[in-house]
This record gives sequence, structure tokens and C-alpha cells, in this order.
Amino acid sequence: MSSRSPDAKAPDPARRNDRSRRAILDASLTLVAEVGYNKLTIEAIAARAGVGKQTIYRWWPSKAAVLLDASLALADDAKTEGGWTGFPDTGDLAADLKLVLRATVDQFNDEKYEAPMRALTAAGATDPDLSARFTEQLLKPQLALYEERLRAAREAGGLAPDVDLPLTVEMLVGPLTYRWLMGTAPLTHAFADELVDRVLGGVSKVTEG
Amino acid sequence: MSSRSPDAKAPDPARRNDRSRRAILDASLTLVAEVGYNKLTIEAIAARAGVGKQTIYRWWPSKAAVLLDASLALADDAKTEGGWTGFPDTGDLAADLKLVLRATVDQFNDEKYEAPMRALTAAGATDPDLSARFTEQLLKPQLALYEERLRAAREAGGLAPDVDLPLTVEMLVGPLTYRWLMGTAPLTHAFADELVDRVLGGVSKVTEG
Amino acid sequence: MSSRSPDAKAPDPARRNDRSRRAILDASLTLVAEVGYNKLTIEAIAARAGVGKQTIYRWWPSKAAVLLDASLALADDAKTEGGWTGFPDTGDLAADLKLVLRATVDQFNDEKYEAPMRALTAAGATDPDLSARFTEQLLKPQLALYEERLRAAREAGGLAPDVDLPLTVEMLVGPLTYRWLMGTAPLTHAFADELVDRVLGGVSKVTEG
Amino acid sequence: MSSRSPDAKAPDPARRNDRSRRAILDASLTLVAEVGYNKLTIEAIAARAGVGKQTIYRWWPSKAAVLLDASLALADDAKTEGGWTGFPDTGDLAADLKLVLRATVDQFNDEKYEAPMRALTAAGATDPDLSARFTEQLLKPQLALYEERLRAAREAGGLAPDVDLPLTVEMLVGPLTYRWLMGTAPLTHAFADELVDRVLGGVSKVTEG
DNA sequence: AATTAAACGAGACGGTACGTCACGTCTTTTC
DNA sequence: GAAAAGACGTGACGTACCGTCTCGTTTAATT
Repeated sequence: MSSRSPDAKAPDPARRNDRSRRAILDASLTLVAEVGYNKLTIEAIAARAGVGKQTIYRWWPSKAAVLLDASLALADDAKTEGGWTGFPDTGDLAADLKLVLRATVDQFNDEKYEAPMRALTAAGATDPDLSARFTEQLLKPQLALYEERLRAAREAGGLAPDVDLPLTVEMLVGPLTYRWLMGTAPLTHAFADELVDRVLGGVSKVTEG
Repeated sequence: MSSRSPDAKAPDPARRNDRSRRAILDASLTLVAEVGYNKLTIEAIAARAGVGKQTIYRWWPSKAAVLLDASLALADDAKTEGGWTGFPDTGDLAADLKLVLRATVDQFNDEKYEAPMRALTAAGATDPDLSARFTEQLLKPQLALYEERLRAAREAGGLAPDVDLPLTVEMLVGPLTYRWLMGTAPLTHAFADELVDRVLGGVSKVTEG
Repeated sequence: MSSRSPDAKAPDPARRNDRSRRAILDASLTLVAEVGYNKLTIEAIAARAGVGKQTIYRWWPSKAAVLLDASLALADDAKTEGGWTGFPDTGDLAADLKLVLRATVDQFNDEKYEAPMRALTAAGATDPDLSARFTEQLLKPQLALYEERLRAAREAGGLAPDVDLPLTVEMLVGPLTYRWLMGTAPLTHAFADELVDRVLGGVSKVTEG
Repeated sequence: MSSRSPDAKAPDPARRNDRSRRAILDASLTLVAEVGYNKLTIEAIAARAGVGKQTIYRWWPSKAAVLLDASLALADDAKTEGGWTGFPDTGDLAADLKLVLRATVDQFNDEKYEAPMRALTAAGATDPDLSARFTEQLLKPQLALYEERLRAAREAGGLAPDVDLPLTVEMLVGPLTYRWLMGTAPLTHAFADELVDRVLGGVSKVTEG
């Protein structure tokens, strides 16, 4: 949905009003937290942002696309403000992963991030185009950081040499996301810790040699 | 969502027209596959089912609730028609899990099941009430089957005695669902197999004794 | 414009809410007098009438069509309330015509009637369908009354036997309407009187026998 | 409408681009004939004329004002191209009037002139400012020609000495315009002829001396 | 010729109203 | 007397133009 139909003449990004763009992104985040995704309307975003509806439709194809951009901006801000210095690598893989997964748990429990996240997940579930952008722009960069750390660990000899790194990343992130999304049980730091241990060590009984 | 406000006179379930009920559930499944969840409307369901709108509003609070009931019926049918005889227990845990996870992969890839599944996931992501019913009525019973099989394995000595069974279930189901939902990579049997092996054995390098 | 496109299923007039219908007609007359035809909007009519927009669109194709129906109702009311007892026929044609034309002048000068009249004239000027309905339903019945009176006069020997009655009617109504519409000069009773005299007697110098 | 608010700095007419001015007037005439007055937009005129919207707003207050100027130019062209040599005066008033009214009938029936004429009539009907300009600049000069001819006739003794000239002009032009605008009957040369005869001679039975 | 100021083309902007769609409620008609 | 049919008030949709407001770019009058 990031592309427009070929017959529609694209607007000129150089003439874009950045003040309006920011106001729209801010308003969409505020509103999605206030009223939820289902009751979020483009009219309300425009009104809250003090902007004409057409200014939104000119630059985004749907409210979900607005939220995606807003979330990207939010993620950038979070990285900047949070003093993010890269995925931790203390040499202790389990500890590093627990640190990051605990932070992810906290983020999932922080309604400021949760509302747009749920909105994008919902929208992406039934909109392949949006889902692709969501995954590509927001998720993949984060997953890549995990993968990088895991690769370092593998080369350092802490992981099985034939391990599938993307799979491993999803073994960490998947259960956490699943529990968050389905609400099967509360998301806690203990859950994150246990998950890391079990992913690394497996659940089978270890037979003594 | 399933309950009504106390002042609204509840309809008498005994007088319910089962022919209409089935027609509505069928129509909702057909339509969600045809036009997708976002463009699914109660008016269209009513028209397709040859039913008045009020007949839908009388028994369900939202289109998502209709779809949930339709999916429950679908799951029942699948179990019956598929000759389901309970979660397999051949004694070989890995083999049993792979069998089931492969079937789940197939189901995720079958658009007949995928459309309502995505719809419910989307709806549940932003509607806690529906999410609760979805989890409780559709998901939990399935997860319980995994858990039961894992408990048997633990008692048989194949799993670590202190393993957290719900966590383990989510380690199996979570990554699979994550990949399905986010589209990070194709869902294949190989993925299911590898996942089972890694969940059981862990991803760490096995140090020789 | 009174007919709908054949593929659109027509609403059932029997189920029409007459309260809403009246409210819409009243609101359109009030509003056109308040803000003028150009600033008259269907949204405002709906709001003022306490009615959904769709209820207007369901029964009328345009705001002009609403105004036409409103004017027809207004004309009916005026006839009823004004104690109208038919076109006067005292035997004195000139006097009768002056009476009626003076009343028409008064009506043109009464803003209650003028606003919708100007609106319909404006709309009809560029919309042949509407113009046809306007002429047929509102104008023709009035012109027919003139014609009837003139026919009586012709048969009574007061008019030339070969006179063209519709032409004569338009010689009376045309100049009056022209002056009203173009604003070339004020519309007064004196104008009406003089017009009647000149139509009957002509403008040429009468040569003595 | 032709004047601007005092705080707005007036543009310098000396620097006006006449190429653009003509293009705008031409485009407005073309478009009003193509799509009708209601669907005529300033944006479309600008696009068709290859001109910025602001260039229109700089010089005209409304699309109707553009059309009025375009019609004035059109009338000038018609007069020039038509080899107009002044209102005819052969001494035979009836013949002269018939000649001119027939030409007016032809003009009303020529869609090239009809479209802008209907547009201006419609716009003028609900916009007093425009109506005044329309009457003053386009209509009055034409009516003055009739009046002049009638004055000559009166002085020559062909008309009653106490006849009201503007009234007489409107007795000629009014019925014709009325029939054109309301569509009560077709506009023909015969109609023009008969009208002239009846205006001059009246419709009453002539009593023998 | 170089400067300069305004008109110009283009088009993004904050708005308003459009005509349509679906919502969830309510009423009418039919079987 | 349950339920189909569908009219209703409501409100958001996405579009079309409005009239205003920058932007560079001509263009024509003044240095």
C-alpha cells in the first residue's frame, strides 16, 4: 500500500509540510491509545491534528499506514531517547537475551507502545500489503539485532554450529508475542527468563554421561 | 461479548431457528473467504444467508462473534470429518509433535481455515472480550491436548521433571503462529520438524561428557 | 429526475415516514430563505430536519428536487389558506387580470416565496429535467388558469377571435417574470396595470376612424 | 463582486498576461458547453487554460464572473463578425422588430450562445451582485437599442405618444426569454412574428368605427 | 544589459460538502 | 407471532473543489 496506482499523479514530497506530517503521526498515536484502533477514524486524526482529511489521504492509503509510520517514528524516538547503544554483548548470551526480552516484555506491557502495536498486528493480519511493510520496516530490523548477537555466540562456540538463526530468533520472540497477543497467561520477566533458558537448553531430560 | 445487558430481554434459545443459524454461520465463512474480514459486513451475511439483519443482531453482538461461532463449528466439523482420534501417542514424542505441527502448518496454509483465523486474530488483537472468548473456546482446548501429551512424556521420563508445560506448548505453537502471522518466512513441514527438534534439544552446543 | 436508474432498487413509498418528509420540505424552505440557494446544502437540510442524509437521498435526486416538492406543497398551502376560489371572472377582463398580476407581483416581492422561486429558476436554467418538472408541475397549472379566463373572454367577444391564447398568457407573465429575474426595474402594481392595458390594447397609435 | 476588499493589494492590470486572460475566457466557454454550468469548476478552467488557479482568482471573484466576461467578449465578437451595423430602421417598425427578434430566437437556439447564457441566468438568479453586472453590462446595452428604435417610431407617430418605452421593450423581450427559460413551447420565428404583431396591435377585438 | 518586482504555473494546504456505505434500531408486512 | 424486509438516524468513508498560501520561474519595466 506504500505505492499508488499508476494513473494517480504522485504528490511532490519536496513540498510536503513537515509540521502537518508530525501532527498527523502524533495525533494518530494519541487517538489510538484513547479510543482504540476500531474506533480510530481518519476524520478524528485530521481534526486532532488540525489538518484537512485530504492531507492524510494524499500521503497515506489507510489509517493503518499512518499508524505504521507513527510507530516507526516512535521506535526511532525510543531508540534515541532510551540511550540505545546496540544489542548488549557481555559474552554471557543467556544474560544478554534475558535483558532484551525483559525490555520487550516491559514494552508490551506499556500501553503507550501496546495500542499501536495491537493496531498494526490487527491490521496486518488481514492486509498482506500492510503486513509486509510492517514486517519489513518494523520487525525485521529488530529481529536482525537478535540474529547478529546469536551469530556472534555461534562463532564464539556457545551455540550449536548448525543452528538455524532465524528459527532461533523466532523461538525467542514467537512465544512471547503469542502470549501477549492471545492472552493465554501474563507476560512477566520470569516468563522471559525461563523462555531463554529453555530455548538454549531445550526441554528434554538431560541424560547424565 | 456473549452476554447481553440485563435490561434487554434475552431471546429464547429454545425457539431459535437452527436453519437460520447454520445459514448465517455458513454465509459468514463463505464471505470472509471471498471478500476478507475488513469488507465483511453483517448486511452481506444477512443477505447471503437469506435472513433478516435482526436475526443476526438478536443472537450475536458483532460480526467477529459470528465468525467465532462459525469457526468453532468448523473446528468441530474438521475433527469429525478428519477422523480425529486424539493427540497421537506412539511413545516417540518428537515424532508425535512433528505430526501434529505439520498438520497445523497445513491448516494455516489452507485458505479455508486461514481466512476466519486471520479475521479472529485481527479482531481479537483489539477486542479483549472477543480475544478472551477466542482463546478460551478455540485455542485453550487445542493447547490442552499438547499439554496432556507433554505431561505424559514428562512422566515417562522424556522431559525434564521441572519443565513448565504451558511454556513448552507455547514454545511449539508460538514460533509457528508468529511466522504465519508476520510472514517472516514460509511455513513448511521442515520448519515444523526443525522447531520440534530445537525445542526438545535446545540450541546450545552440546558439550561432550 | 423523479425516476431512478433501473438497477437501483426503488424504496417502498408505502413505508415512507411522512413526518420526516414534511420536516425535510419545511427545513428546505426555511434554509433557502436563510442562507440562499447556493449555500443551501443537503447536509444542512438533513440536520435541520432532524433526519439522516440518506433519507433525503432515498427520495430525491438533488436539493433542487427537494425544493420543487417543497414549493409544490407551499403552493397548495397558499391556495388553501388564501381562500382561493378560482381565477376571478367579473366580466371585466382588464380588471381581473390586473387583480391577479398584482397578486403575482406581491408574491414575487414576498421573500417567503421569492427565495425558493429564484432557486428553482436558477436550478432549472441549467437542468433540463428539473426545468421540465418545474414547468409542468408548478408553472403550467397556473398558466392554464390564465388561459381559461382568456378563452372565456374571447368567447364573450372581448378578445380577437384569432388570438393565440398561450402567447397572450406569456405576454402577461413574461415581462413580469423578466423584470423580476433581471432586475431591470422595480416590480410594482403600476407596472402590472400598465402591462395589462398595453397587452390588451397594443402599443401602436390608435388611428381615429 | 468586481471590486476587492480595500486591504487586499490590487494586482497591476498593466502587467496582466493577455494570453492567459484569453485562454481562461476561451476555456470557460468551451467547458460550460461541454459539462454544463453546475459541473464547471475553476480548477478545470485553469487546467484547460494551462494556467494556475491563482491567476483566475487574481482577476475574477467567481466562475460566474469569468463567464460574464467571456460572454461580453463573445458578444463583441458576434457583433464584429456578424457585420452588425446598428439596429435596423427601415421605417417599418414591425418588420424591423421581427428581424431582430428572429435573430434573438436563433441565438437562443444556438448552443454556442445558449450554454453561457443559461449559466449566467442561473447564477444571476441567486446572486444579486452578479445579476446587476449581468443586467448592466450585457442586457441593458441591448435593450437600449430596442428602446432607441421604439423612440424613433414614437416620434414618427407609429406608437402611442404616452407609451412606456422600457415596458414595451420588455413586452417584446420578456415573453421570448420566458419561453426560452421555462421551455413552455418551442422558440420559433413564427412566435417572434406573432409576438411583434400582438405587442403592436394588442390582443383585444378591434371594434369597427 | 543587469536588476528587480510582480505575475505566472504549479500544487499542497485547511476546509466543506458531496454522495455512498454500513451500522444498529425500529416498524411494517407476510407467512 | 416469529422473522423477512427494509426505512430510519447516525456517522465515517474517500473524493472533489473551494479559496488561500507558498514555491520556483518567467517576463516586463526600471535601473
